[in-house]
Amino acid sequence: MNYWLMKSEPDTFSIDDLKRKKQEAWDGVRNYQARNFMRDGMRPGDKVFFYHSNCAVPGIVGIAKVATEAYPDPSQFDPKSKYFDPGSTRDNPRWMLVDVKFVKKLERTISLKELQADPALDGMVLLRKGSRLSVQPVEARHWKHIIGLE
DNA sequence: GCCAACGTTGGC
DNA sequence: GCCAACGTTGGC
Repeated sequence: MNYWLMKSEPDTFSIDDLKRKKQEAWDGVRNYQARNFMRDGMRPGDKVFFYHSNCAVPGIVGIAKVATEAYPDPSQFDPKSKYFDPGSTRDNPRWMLVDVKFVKKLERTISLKELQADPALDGMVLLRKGSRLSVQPVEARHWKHIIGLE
């Protein structure tokens, strides 16, 4: 089993939204590296940190799990969607996604600030300078350490 | 709202 | 293939 971290802007889709909907297709990822992690790395049952970005207190707010194998992101074919990609075809879809299932909301937000200050988390992709990846792997040792912080 | 870092596009 | 211009991400 692998561990992951997925970013979402709470104004767009928050941990509370996932809690209410229980499961959600993680659409709109338009970065090849992030796509590759979903397509090639994720398997149903993998665990995911749900991260709030671009907000007052960015940080890890919950836990989810991968619910499906990767499949084509429907929004790429929808001309009305802001994620529409005219360069992608149904025969050869460019963008893939997985469904993500709610597991729990953390008792508290484990803030980016707190993660940055923790020497045990040195090397985390999230903490690398300039890192903008919205879907990224988490090492097992980092996962276990962060779980212990809640 | 600012801006640094990064990714993509397209002319050459 | 290079690289300038542009668009996006996301912390602050």
